[in-house]
Amino acid sequence: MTPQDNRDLFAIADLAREFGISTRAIRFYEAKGLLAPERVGATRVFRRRDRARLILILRGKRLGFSLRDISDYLSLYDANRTQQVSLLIGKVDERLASLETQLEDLQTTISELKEIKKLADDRLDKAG
DNA sequence: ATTCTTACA
DNA sequence: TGTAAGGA
Repeated sequence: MTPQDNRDLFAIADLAREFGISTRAIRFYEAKGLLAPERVGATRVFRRRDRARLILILRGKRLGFSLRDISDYLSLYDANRTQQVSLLIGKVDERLASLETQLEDLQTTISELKEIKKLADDRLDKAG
């Protein structure tokens, strides 16, 4: 409305709509300490800062990090930029290692299934 | 209508 | 996290 006004003020429903998540999820993140929106009475008022943090939360989730990991990372958002980067590197390495293990396990499972299928197909040929 | 908290699944 | 309940 006003020319330079509340483009940095968001209601919980605004963010929920924008990112396709529930208002419940946003409240949940706050309860876990990942978000700390201001309050006008009892109603939450989010600023660009909170929105930026939410984006980081969602990205972290998408990459498979726990809310705890994301929380630890966000906690250093203000002060230790360097420490934050170090933590990030550690978590990323951890995640990468985990994914690589999972990938190996999946490849093993895929190979086993293919072998089973091959044997089963052979039996079908001999029989049918 | 919308949001808030609490509690249970 | 969804859903329900009871208020503001």
